[in-house]
Amino acid sequence: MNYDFKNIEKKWQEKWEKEGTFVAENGGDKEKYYVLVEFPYPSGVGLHVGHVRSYTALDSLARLKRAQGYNVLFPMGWDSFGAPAEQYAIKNHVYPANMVKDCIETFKRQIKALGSSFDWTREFATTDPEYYKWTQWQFLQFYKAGLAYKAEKEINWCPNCKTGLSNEDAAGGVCERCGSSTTKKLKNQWMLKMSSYADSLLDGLAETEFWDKIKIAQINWIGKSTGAEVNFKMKEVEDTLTVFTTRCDTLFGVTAMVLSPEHEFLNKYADKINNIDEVRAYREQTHKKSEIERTDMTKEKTGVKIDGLTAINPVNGAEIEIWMSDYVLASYGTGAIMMVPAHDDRDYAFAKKFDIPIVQVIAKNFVGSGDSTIRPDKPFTDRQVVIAAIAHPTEDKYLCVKNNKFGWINFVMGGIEGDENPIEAAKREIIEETGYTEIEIEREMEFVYFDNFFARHKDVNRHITCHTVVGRLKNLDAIERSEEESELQEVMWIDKEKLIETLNTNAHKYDATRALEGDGPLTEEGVHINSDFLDGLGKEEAIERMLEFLEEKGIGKKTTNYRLQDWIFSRQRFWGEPIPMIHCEKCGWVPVPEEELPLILPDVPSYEPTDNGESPLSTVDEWVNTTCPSCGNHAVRETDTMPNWAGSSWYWIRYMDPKCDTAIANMDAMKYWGQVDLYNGGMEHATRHLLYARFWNQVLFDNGIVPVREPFKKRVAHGMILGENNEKMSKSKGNVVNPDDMFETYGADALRTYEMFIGDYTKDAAWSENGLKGCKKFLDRIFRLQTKLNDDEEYSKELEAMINKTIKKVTEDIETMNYNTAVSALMILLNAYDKQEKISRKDYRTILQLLNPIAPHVTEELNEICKLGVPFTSSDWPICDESKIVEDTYEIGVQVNGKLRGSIVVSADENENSIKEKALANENVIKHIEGKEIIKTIVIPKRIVSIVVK
RNA sequence: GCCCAUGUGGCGGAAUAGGUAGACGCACAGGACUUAAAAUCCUGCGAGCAUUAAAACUCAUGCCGGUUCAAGUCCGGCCGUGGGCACCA
Repeated sequence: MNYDFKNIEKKWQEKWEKEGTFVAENGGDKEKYYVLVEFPYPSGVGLHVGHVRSYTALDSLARLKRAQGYNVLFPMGWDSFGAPAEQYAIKNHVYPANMVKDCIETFKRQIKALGSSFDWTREFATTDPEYYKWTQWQFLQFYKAGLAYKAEKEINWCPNCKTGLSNEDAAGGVCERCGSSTTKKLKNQWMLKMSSYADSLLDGLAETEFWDKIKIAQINWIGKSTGAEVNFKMKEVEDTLTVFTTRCDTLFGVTAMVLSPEHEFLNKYADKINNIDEVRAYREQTHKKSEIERTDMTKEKTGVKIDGLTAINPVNGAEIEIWMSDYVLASYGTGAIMMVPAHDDRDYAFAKKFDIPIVQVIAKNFVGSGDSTIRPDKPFTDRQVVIAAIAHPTEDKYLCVKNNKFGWINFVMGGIEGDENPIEAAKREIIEETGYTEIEIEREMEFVYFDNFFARHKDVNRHITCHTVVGRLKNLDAIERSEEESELQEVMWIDKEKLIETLNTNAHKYDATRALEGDGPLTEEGVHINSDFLDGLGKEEAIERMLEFLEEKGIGKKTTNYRLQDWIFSRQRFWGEPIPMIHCEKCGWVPVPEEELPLILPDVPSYEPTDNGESPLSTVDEWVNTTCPSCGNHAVRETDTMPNWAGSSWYWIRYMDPKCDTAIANMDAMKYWGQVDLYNGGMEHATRHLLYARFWNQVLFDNGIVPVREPFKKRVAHGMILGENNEKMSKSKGNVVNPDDMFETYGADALRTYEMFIGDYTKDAAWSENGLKGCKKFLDRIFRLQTKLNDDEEYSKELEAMINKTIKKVTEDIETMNYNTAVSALMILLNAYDKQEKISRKDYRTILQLLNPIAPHVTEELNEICKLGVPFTSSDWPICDESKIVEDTYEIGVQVNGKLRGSIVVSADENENSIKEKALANENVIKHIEGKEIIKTIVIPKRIVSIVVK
């Protein structure tokens, strides 16, 4: 006996629609609950099974909340501006509005077939003039608040789409829309001052309950970093070059300045630059490169020395050369950096390539421990020491000596005497300590380091400055060592692989690592050297001290920089909201008067992006030409349109009062609904849509337009539904599943149940039609349960505890979005029902009601045909009776020495001794404790008994 | 490179606070019903050892080590996969 899901589902959907079952009222006695799922882009391909997952999940929650007595707002609408409709228009030469209408119809039919409890009376599309009127109005409020401005800026440009992109849309140098590599282009663009909200967006996160990973993504995107601006005087001109640095403590190590190719000095002082042609050529070259090429970190550094300009280091008056390179970004900090090659990877690579001096200002500082811990009661001595990492002439081994008294194994080391250099000292020490004479020193390592320890053999504390040399023996020719030396230490060859573990101190291990891996910048922490008043200080202290110095001398100040930049708000596209601004020769930019909104998007002869980089709207003369609202003279309209993100930056507000024609929404309505309680959307929107929407809302709040600062209380993200082959569904891979086919074959309830059961809601999951079949089978079994009904109106005794447990589990699981275990709990309950001869009417009604949020149609139908009660849409949610789920006996395991050896049945009120006795009496447990001494017995009530024997 | 996830049977995945690992489902195998198939129902199902059968035993949550009476869960170190950011000074 299978059920006729097609007619049942249709019947209930029509009933809900006709009766307005899910229409939400603004106001009333009930507590409000606002559930929002991101509205879809209605594309031509129709609903994706991924939509089904999130819509069903939030629908289940909405249904549960209603049954729990909340006034639930669960709306749906359409984000219908954007690329696909425009592509369609370009291809077919038709105005996109009709196509959008068709797509919306398809989507709506499919979403309705899913049986979602959306309040359709609040539906709208972002392309509705009544809606975008208010999008435009809000833009004007941004403008009036000084938060929208037009500026000539280097922007991200997609050569394929022929439009500018925001930084968010061009992340990683790739166009979000088409995947082409973007370039930079100088263009006049409308910008929104999002950067001035950077701190506010950061702080606001604390008020939300977003998932940590979403918060982290936003924090990273905003990219706050604290440091200092430092002004370098110029030698040739009366000007200062300002740089941003997070490490002002390394100022004594600055050996060059690097300007970004776009830096203003290159134009400003063109006449002072002797190689200006070379400079310009480099800049040209940079501009031709795509963003990806330019930021490829594996490529070699390039750059040009600016001949004719020199900077003065403010801390020591040193003259510093100035370079330009594309590794310095114009868009971050001041577009110029101070170069500290000794302690920065990029600067190091640049300095090595162009032979720029390297000055070490930080040294690693090792401190001995254990036997070599500094002893305050002993004197301190300073020494210059050389350490020699010497390789075997033919094998992969290194020369070491073992101290016979203490057992230490180290490289050959010794003090540098008189005016010896480290290399001479190393040779002398090697001969003395090992007798080997044919020594070839290859190089001295770039950086020195400190080691501090108590030297037991000399009974003093030592602070040594270590110079490291690397070399190899030419052959094993050796002289006889002194008797004293032979007694003191033994010569050893240590395998390269064993070196690190064998060497005695961290300092020697550090030497070995450097000797083996080669030179590189020292980016780890240490203490300052060669830095005058900073010498001996650690990082934090030195930064603080330097900041004081800079501020005192007026040559720098503490500042903060953000990765987040202003929002590039112009698009040279057709299918978007026209930006309601007019340009007048005399008055400049003048807003379109508010009473003239909406500024309707006109039809154009061609929808294609133009080759000159202007919006297609610029070709409609009668629309472009207008009069200035301010002076009445001839003026022209802005022809750029808004980005796709504009319409989605306030849509949740409109749902609160979608028909309002005097404001974006009535204030009372906005106050009533307040924040969105739960907002669900894809992880891909965690940094873009979500950041834009929060920014937009904060601006509205600051201007008194909305009553809450943070629009969303909690943000969650669903995982993707992948194809059966575990890859993203796509036409080209042939793994797309069409929800319509699933409705047809298995029904909406089965599809809903399956997608809730498929796995962790927050993780990606691969589609499996067999899994769907299994869920259909589950619903069939639920349906067949009706044949077991008796006339009882109370729970069956045998099932009562389990039913109450399931009520608890399902309620909690839906509230916490653990849908898969909710379905599983219902399956377990069904299995229990099936083992019964008969079930009561209340048994049946409860399992149906618990399943109702997930499979609403079949459960309502069964409830009706079996006359079990009023529809679930007007019933209260069942409450778990805790007193019924207390079990009187339970089974627990018994472990012996941590291994499970048996299990015993105990009653709930049994005391510890009795449980212990039972455990010790267990046959198999006896086998394992026989003849052994029981050391202790641990009884954890309701969990386990653990016996330890010897 | 940095940040965030994540790693459990043939598969999707369970396992509230460290407490009987593998719930539930799929697939598979055997059986019942049937002329037969489908559907349905019953049984089994991590690996090994063993086997007449069962019990028992050993090993198992990416790898190595640690804490603990007890580790999928906690700590340290690796490895793999996925995602985000990335010449951000």
